[in-house]
Amino acid sequence: MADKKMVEAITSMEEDFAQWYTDVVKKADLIDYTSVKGCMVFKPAGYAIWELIQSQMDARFKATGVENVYLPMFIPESLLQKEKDHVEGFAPEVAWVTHGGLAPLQEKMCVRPTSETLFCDFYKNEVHSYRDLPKVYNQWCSVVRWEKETRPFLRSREFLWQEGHTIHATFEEAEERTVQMLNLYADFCEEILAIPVVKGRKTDKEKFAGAYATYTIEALMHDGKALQSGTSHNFGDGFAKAFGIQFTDKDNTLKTPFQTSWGTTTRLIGAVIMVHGDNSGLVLPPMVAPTQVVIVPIRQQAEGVLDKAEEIKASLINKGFRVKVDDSDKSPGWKFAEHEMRGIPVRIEIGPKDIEAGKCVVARRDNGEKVEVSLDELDNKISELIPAIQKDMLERARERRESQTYVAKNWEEFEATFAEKTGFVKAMWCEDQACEDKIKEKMAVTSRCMPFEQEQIADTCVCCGRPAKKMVYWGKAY
RNA sequence: CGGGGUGUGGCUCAGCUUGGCUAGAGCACCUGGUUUGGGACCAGGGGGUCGCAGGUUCGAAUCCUGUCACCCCGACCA
Repeated sequence: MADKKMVEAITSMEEDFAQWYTDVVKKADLIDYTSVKGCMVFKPAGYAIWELIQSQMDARFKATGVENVYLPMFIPESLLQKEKDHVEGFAPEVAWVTHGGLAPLQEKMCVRPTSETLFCDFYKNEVHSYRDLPKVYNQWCSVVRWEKETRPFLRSREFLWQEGHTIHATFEEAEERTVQMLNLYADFCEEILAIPVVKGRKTDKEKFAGAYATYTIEALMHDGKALQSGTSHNFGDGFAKAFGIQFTDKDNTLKTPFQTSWGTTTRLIGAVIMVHGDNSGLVLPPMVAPTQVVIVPIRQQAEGVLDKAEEIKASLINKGFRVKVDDSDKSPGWKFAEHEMRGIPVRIEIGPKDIEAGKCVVARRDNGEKVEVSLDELDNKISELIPAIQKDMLERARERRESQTYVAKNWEEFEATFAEKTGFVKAMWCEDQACEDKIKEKMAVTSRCMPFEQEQIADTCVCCGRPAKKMVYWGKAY
């Protein structure tokens, strides 16, 4: 069932992946478009996924000492201007507020595209002594970037995210936090979203505006395109210097602190769709499925059927699962297709015949498997099945990524691979941006990251033939 | 921003070339009934400033001018 098209309403991904994505987003009832381009309504089914991501990620943050705060959504122009690279990076896509009511503002303000400058302004007041450090803050909010091309979850003009901003006494401590958060993101993707990621560092060309170093987790979508799924930046002391943040250290000298920031967005929902989805629609990993088990009663008017369904539901909820009974007056076939489209991991079918025989049918969304289970063993069966689905989904995603990851030792192999494949290509690089530019121009692919786990594929740069310094993942990106 | 395309009930579209009767279909929705193990069926019903503004005409969804919006492909981006 995973690969068999059962729903006419969804375009198959082989035929047109972009249309498939749009169909799934709409048919799974995740969002609705609005009259503002690039801004979407998160419908209950979509927002509930974000809430599950949020609550589980937030718990992991807190376990590492993160505290949540909330800063304003407006940034005065003068504040945004303070760090040169930063403003250059974001200026083309900020939205401006020019009036308060009918009166023009003395100084226009932008709607935050990200909050580094506000945090710096805030830290300038907060940090005076080594005793004030570190600050490990995070905020859940939305930001605005006036994108020209928009797509649900992947690129919208307003998007929901979390942005962590920390400040430390030493470079080493900042670096440690940067890598710690990247690892947290990577673990989260694998354990909660069942998405395997490559961890690494961005090249200078691709790094964040104003950062000393940018780290990234890169995931591979079903169509072979890469999606940056989270980033973590070490700012060094660049922002602190630009904003004049200083503290008195133990040795009674004035020093400049070091900062980091790290973020993930609702784009993660896009990643879940494009990594796990199939031609019947969405496939949700149980850890982020708002409903994990749906019970579809057959001949629900018949004596005792709905009662039995409710009884099963109560028992499973008691075991800690998120369960619903679909007692709408649609036909069973309609319900099967509908819940598959919405990606609910497990479906239980129960009718008069089953009740008489003391059993029911349990169907998995991820692989389509359908088995009969005795009602006595149902709770145990579901308790085994939910984690098994989560594990199998990660395993399948990992296998697919491996099968779409290639190696190129020289330019000929590089060119030949991208000519016929879409995916990650591992190749060596001399660290000269000229080569990176040339590859982008000739191949229409970008450097995704320099993975932490380096391999010596060849001794020379895939582009220029000079001695290689880094192994890089290359690919087409969203 | 460059190239292409489309605007007609909630959705997908027909009608436009060659102006003319009450603007249509399918899906969705509502009511009643029969159904129910892979998107059921019958009967009845509601819903439209034809993107917007001008113009031509006895008469405009249809022709002309302008304008706005959205979609797709490129360049920039979480």
